Amino acid sequence: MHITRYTDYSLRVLIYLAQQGDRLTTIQEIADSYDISKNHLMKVVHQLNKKGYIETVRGKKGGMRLHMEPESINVGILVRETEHDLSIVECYSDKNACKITPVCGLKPMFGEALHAFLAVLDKYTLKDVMKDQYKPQLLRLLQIA
Amino acid sequence: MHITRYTDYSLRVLIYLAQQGDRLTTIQEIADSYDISKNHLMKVVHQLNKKGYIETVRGKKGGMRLHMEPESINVGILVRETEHDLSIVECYSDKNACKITPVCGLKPMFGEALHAFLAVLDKYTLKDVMKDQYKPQLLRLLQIA
DNA sequence: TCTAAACATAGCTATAAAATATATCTTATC
DNA sequence: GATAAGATATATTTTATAGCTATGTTTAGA
Repeated sequence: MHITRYTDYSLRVLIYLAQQGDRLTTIQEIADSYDISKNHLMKVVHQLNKKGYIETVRGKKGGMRLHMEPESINVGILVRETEHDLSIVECYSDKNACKITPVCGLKPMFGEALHAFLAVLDKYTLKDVMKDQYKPQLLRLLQIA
Repeated sequence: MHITRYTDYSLRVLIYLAQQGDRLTTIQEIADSYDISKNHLMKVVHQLNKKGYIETVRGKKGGMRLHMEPESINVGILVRETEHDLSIVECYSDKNACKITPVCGLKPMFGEALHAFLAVLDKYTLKDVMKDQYKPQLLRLLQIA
C-alpha cells in the first residue's frame, strides 16, 4: 500500500517553492535538486498550476512560484486531488466483480480506515511539514543559495 | 492507493471458510465461487496455512478449514502480515533516495496517517465483517448449499 | 497397488499502472 | 530571430502484481 510518486512529487515541489518566496523557479532546478525525472515533474507542475497551487510563467526567464500561502495548502485536500485512485479495495472500484459486496463488512471497514487515514492528513498544511528550525538544513539539502 | 488483491483474497478465503464450519473446502470451490484465479488462490491458501489461520489437508478428499475462531482473527494483524509493502511514501522504503528526508515533515505525517488506518482495522475481527443477519444472503451469493 | 484428487512449491509470463522519455508547440525575453 | 522556458500529447520503459504452468507430494479409494 502506497501513494504514487506523482503525489509525492507534488508535495516536494510545493516544499521547494515555499523556500523560494517570490523568486521564479524552473522545473529543471527542482528536478536537479531532488535528482528526479524532469519529464514527470512537468506533468506534476502542469497539474499544480491547473489546480491553482502554483503560478507558472512561460517563456525565457520563466518558471513558477507558489500561488497560495503555505498555511492555506491542506495536505489532505492535495492528496485527494493528486492521488488518482483511492479505491482501497476492489469493492470500491467501478470494475468491482466481487459477488458478496452487498453483504460484506469489508467494504465499510476499509472505508472507515481510509477516512481515518485522510483525516490525519487533513490536520496538516504545507507550513506544518516544514519546521522553522530545520529551514537552514533544508536549504542546504536542496542546494538553494 | 490500494491494498493488493493478495490481501483481499486472503480475507475472502477466511470469510468463505467461516461459513463452512468444520467441513473441508477445496481451493477450486472458492475460486469458482468468487470467480477468481485458482492459481493465485493457491499462494494465498499456502500462506494462510503457514501463518496458522487455516488448516490444510492434502490428498484426495483433502481441502482446508479455519484453524482459528472468527472472533480471534484480527483484520489489522492479518493485513500487516499479508500486505507485502507498507511503505506508504518513498521515504519509508529501503530504497529511499529523497535528500530532504532527515528534515522533512512528510515522513512523520504519513506515518501517523498509516497508523490511523491500521488502528481502524485493529478494531475488527473476521466475525465483525460477517453480520449474522446477512448470513443467508451470503451463503446464497457464494452458492454454498 | 494404481489412479485420481487434492495441496505444495517453484518458476515463468502477462498485464496494467506508473514513471519516464521524446517530440513538437507556444510563449516571452534579449 | 535565437534561445529558454512552460504546454501538451504520445510513446516507451519499468515495476509490481496477478495469473499461469509444471512438477512434486500426499492420501483415499477402486
